[in-house]
Amino acid sequence: MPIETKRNAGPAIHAVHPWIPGNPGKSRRHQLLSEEEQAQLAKIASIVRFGKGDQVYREGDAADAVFNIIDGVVIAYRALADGEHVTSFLHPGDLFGLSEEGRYTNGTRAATPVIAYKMPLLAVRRILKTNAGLDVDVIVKLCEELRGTQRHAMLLTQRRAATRLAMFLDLQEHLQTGRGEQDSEINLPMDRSSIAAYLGMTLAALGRAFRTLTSRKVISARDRQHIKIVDRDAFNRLADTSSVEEAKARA
Amino acid sequence: MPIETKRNAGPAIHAVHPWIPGNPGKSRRHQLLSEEEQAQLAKIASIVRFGKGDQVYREGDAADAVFNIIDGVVIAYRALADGEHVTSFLHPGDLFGLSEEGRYTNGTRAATPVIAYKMPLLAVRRILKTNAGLDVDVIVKLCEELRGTQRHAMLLTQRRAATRLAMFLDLQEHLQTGRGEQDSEINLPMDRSSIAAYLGMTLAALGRAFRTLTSRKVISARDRQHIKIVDRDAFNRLADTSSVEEAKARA
DNA sequence: CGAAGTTTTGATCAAATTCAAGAGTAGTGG
DNA sequence: CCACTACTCTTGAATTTGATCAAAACTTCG
Repeated sequence: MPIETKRNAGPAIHAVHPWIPGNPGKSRRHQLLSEEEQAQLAKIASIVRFGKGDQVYREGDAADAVFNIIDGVVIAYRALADGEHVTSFLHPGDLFGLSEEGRYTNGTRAATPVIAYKMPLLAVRRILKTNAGLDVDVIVKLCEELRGTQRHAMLLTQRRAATRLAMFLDLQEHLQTGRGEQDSEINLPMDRSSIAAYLGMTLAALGRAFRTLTSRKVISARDRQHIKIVDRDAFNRLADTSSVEEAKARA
Repeated sequence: MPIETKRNAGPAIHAVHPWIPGNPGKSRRHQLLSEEEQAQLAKIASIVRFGKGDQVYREGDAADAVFNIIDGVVIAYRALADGEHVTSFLHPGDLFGLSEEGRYTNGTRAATPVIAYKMPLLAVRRILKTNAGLDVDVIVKLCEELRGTQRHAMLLTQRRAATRLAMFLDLQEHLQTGRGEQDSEINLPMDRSSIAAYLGMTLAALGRAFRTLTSRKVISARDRQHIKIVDRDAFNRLADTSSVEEAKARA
């Protein structure tokens, strides 16, 4: 269920502010842009729609626009010789097409029906120059993206497929609660092969991992898209990425 | 052999500019800061030295300073329950301690003797507010860091140890040429266990990967730190991360 | 020179990949 | 609305590859 707040107010960048230390774990994402900034961006933004599976742009295309998701999920990927590698799943409030002027360094396609703002890059840059506060917001968003990518790399170092899957589900759950969706189920709008490509494993291994977690009664699946964590302790034992330092702090 | 240009001019941020499309692959890193910016930062910076293996800061420490490497290599890592995970190797011209105000989210230690600028965070932020051009430089640097982390994630999806190692060596070589070092050998200033932690494999597996590449005459090692690529074709076949799109473009 | 630490090598074991086939889903048109 | 088809997903058996445990070679440094 998408959040519909200020749908027509203009682009909205959602992120956890990294410079204001909050109680760890309880960090809530919020809108970074001021109303004026939103209004300014709204002037140059147009709303675009994509059907499930549609390409937003291809890797290597001339990068002439930035996108900001209103609703839906977008998959960022690179097509390599050994198959497709998914770099991230983008959600409402996310910005993409930004960090790669000149040419897009990865492709993007809609995992679900998507509604997004499309902003011409030149116009965005002009506004960035004028508006001093905006680039701070961009920095904040980049930091969040960076943390996400580091987390992804961390996940990929795990050997066991069940662990990777648990870490992925944990990540999705955190993203959901961060977005304010108080749902007891984890939503997986993307298809299995995209998840497998993100987790760096085969479709077969992912299927087995789901089966393992389900048969061990760690999770239960209402259908392919809706997962519930049944045994939270067992789940945390698998997914726990907390550092030694954090573990000490808890003790 | 460190680059000694403007050693006393003040902090220097080196990066490939992502907004100016150049001939791909030939991208050269350059200094982002203007002379005034350097001078301003120099006023608040102090020079610090670390011996090999010294901690620069620990994960969880209060983040009160930003560092800019003049010479040497720094290892950024997280200590997890299942061992140490190396997130990146930082080189001269790199900035670190930045994206994590409040508390440092990872630890850092010197892989080699290190000379660096240390800048109090508060002072840096004050300068950032005054100087509009600076935060653009920070954005550029963050984009570079992001690309590096994505590349790391890509590397980690590879299953074969020899492939991961080849991709790592390829990366190191590119970084070296980007820095302007026209050396036919690849330099590996960090120790084996850090490389293994970065590649997400055991020391044993890394050793075997080196042996495999050496015995297949793909690489040769003068000593543990100096590697030469003997069979470039075989090497590229292993390390090639180019996308399908790029491959098409070449053909 | 010796001792502690680091790196390489070896044998066994566990887990994911591959290849292949079988179930389940969704979308289309009669 | 059902049946057909194409596609996605799950499951199974054999193979490959790295992890693990353990010991030997090599370095570094006092």
